[in-house]
Amino acid sequence: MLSRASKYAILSTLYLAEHASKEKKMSVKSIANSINVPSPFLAKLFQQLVKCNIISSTKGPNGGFFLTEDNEKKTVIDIIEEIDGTNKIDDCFLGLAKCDGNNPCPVHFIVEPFKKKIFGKFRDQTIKEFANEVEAQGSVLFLSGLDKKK
Amino acid sequence: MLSRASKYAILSTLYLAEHASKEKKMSVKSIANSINVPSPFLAKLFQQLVKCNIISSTKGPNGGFFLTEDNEKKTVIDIIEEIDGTNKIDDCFLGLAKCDGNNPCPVHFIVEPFKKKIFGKFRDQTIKEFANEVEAQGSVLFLSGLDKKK
DNA sequence: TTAGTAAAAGACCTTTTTATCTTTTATTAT
DNA sequence: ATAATAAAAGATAAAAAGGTCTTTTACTAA
Ligand code: FES
Ligand code: FES
Repeated sequence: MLSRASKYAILSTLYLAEHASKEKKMSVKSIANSINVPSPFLAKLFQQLVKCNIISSTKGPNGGFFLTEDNEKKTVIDIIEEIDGTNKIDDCFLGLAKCDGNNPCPVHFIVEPFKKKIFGKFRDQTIKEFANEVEAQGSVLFLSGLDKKK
Repeated sequence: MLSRASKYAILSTLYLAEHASKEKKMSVKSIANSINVPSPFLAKLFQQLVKCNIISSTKGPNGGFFLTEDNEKKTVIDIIEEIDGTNKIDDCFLGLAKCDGNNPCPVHFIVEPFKKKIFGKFRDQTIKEFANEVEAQGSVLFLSGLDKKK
């Protein structure tokens, strides 16, 4: 449903929203370590996110990544669409060309309400709002024990 | 969440359950055409499904694929686990090592009820029961090809 | 018994995804 | 200025997923 790349991007953008600021920029390495993601890969993803104005960066000493107020208004859907090129959340769970109640696959009526809910959340909440909620809930953002192989 | 391979396998096994029998075996080609899937690829998948006794086959004229009563008792989960090697339905939506209410990712409490529901269906219904339901509901079993309608 | 049929087996190929490495450019503190 | 720092850029590579092709084996009907 989501590529690893977009999962990395979502988690680390939320991480930035929670821990970085214009005054306290963060390096790829520190973020990559914090959420346990391969740092050269994350660096590539961040380049892309900077280019499309989802996150911001400055080079040099005390440089790093952070979010502007403008960045904070982006959504998780923006991240997914940028990184994956398309939003696969809306795809049919069993691979039909179109997820559609008029032409439902055998699990459509189980899948559809879930997709509506998660898509709604990803579209209607800004990164800032999302990050605030994450902080309040004490949700986990790091892939600490992620099995890279298995 | 599911690989294309397992989607193909699920749809075509349901198709077999609905349209084939010991008296009316079906060739890979006819099934591949019906659900619009690359036939050499489906052939490979079918080999695997035969080996682990999820579907059955005989060679030669009037040969082809079909389900025995034994086959009909298998579940969609059996197919997924055989083809994907693991059941990725249970994975965390955002990639955490473990989907777990004690260590929830930011969307865990939205995702979890859905996973419970779909996993339950795939585990507790036999292929036969599933296929009967599909038939009763008139659900669609074929892939992108049918988009030609419009 | 033989010709035709259809699956089994396995080698091979392509594309996409994931990941790493090296060089260059921008920034800043000294 | 310059040395240190950190991102940008881009080349490369490894792995996984998706897909094709050819040969062999088993079966059946004429
Ligand atoms: S048609 Fe398959 S999930 Fe909607
Ligand atoms: S922890 Fe992420 S979906 Fe359950």
